[in-house]
Amino acid sequence: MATSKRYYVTTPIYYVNDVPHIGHAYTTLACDVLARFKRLDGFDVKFLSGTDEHGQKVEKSATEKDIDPQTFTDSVSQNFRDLLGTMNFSTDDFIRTTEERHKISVQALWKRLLDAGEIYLGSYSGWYAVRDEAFYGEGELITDKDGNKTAPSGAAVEWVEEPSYFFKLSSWQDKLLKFYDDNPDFIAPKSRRNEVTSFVSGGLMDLSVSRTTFKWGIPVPGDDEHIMYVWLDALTNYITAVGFPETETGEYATYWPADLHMVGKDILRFHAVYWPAFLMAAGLEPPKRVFAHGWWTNEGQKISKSLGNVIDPIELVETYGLDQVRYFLLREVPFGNDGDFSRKALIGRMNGELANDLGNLSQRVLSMVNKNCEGAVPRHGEFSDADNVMLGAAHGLLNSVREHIDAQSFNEAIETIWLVIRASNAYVDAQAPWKLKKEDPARMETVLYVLAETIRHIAVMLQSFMPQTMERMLDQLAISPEHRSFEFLGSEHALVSGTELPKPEGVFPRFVEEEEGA
RNA sequence: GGCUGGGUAGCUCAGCUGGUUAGAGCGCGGCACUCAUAAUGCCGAGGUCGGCAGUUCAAGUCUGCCUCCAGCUACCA
Repeated sequence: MATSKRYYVTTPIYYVNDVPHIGHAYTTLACDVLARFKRLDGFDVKFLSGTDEHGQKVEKSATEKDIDPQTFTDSVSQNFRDLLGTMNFSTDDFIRTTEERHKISVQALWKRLLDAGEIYLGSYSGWYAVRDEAFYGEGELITDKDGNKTAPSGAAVEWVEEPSYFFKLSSWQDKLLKFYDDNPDFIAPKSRRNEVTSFVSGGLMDLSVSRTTFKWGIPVPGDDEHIMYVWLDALTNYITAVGFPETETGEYATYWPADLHMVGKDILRFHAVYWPAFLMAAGLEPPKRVFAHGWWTNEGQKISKSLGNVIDPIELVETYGLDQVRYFLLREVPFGNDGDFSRKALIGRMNGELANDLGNLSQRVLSMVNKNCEGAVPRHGEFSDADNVMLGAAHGLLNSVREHIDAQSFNEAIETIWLVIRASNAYVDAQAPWKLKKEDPARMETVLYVLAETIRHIAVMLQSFMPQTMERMLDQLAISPEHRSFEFLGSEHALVSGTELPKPEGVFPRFVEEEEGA
């Protein structure tokens, strides 16, 4: 009896051979905002992240360091856990594919697929480059002047064959297409959906799901020579974390199917094609939605290890501030598009929007309250038309922001909130409470009350994006922590006049560029 | 090559089923205000809406062609 007010969102499991970078932070940030928003909106949320720890490359890295793979992954997996703290991510669970629960889960899924006749033993063959440790497709190969085939890297290739289990992906083409058709929101953004459907329409080949060339992984039940291949292993984490193979009770019954798998565009296919095929073949429900976001460039340049321009999220947070970075990443670019990270743009957002628009709004209002209303929530009289327009805009935020959040349109959600912030600044100027102070103090209090109430709504709405600073802003309005969820929005739970307020302090300082030069 | 999406003010982008003077933010110029984090507000600056042709009383908004850009075109996690 799963309630409809539940929400299960996942990040991909991150490959431990990588060092955490801006991309990881970005993906998880998007999920974090969704998870926080849904919690504030009264949902029972499960927010999952984790690490993918199997495979040949991990095995090799461990061997090179002369330690066993488990010790190696224990160590590097921690880097990803640390990022959660750095970015203030509110994950409920962190899964590692080397955990026992996962091994049980993957093997159970395998058996289901085998019993359903979806897996068979065949042989995998292809052009293999020993030097690259990779297989290449016929079309990728280059024929050199002597007529020999080589890998794109120039490495020599040889035709190799090894026994392998296959998943009958080819038989799922029509069912997948029907599934996409029946669930038009399954793949987002729309452009990605086109790519996936055209890919599937082009025909599917069976998928090799085991290897015998390495050991670091989960063995195929009943055939230990075979290790399950990466994607079957990795994708299954999403159901492992909700207790699979137990499906009738517990978290699986509550949370599955997942509401959203957030992924980078590079791994969309695995999530939008293989994963629903695996699940449907095993008689399980596919997830509700997969969202493929874009990549960041750094000052206009592609990010790559070889260019040495990888962005370290920890460094960013130290330099610019946590919530500033969180805000920028989701504000700057329409979610789903690629975006460019630049210092100038970040500072522009920090100063123009956080410090000037929002921070200054809060500061100018609260300091007037502090100085002219005995440091307490002002009294208010009858609201004028202008007051009601202002309050109406604040009250209307939840519905419009929620709509954007449900579409993962983070930048539009933020833009919607910013319209109210700009309107608030305009309202301050139009009402000129500093004049009312002399002419009509009661009216001044009403104006300041309307503003304080508007700021309350703004801050509550922004909590999922900037949890720490909005906490401070709400503290300054003396709103108790248990009154910060969305059910307390609206006039029913409006600020109570006379409530004592702390002395206001700016929450978004302007960022002043250090002198460059000399 | 094929498929998909896109080329709108200096920059980043909105513009649903075609209809009065094409919009926002930033940047720029001017004015106002002084509560506030040298913050805020208001006004303005005229962009052949990639190009050509067509449909229509009427086209960024539909059709065709051309051009430029991006993504996808499977076993790399």
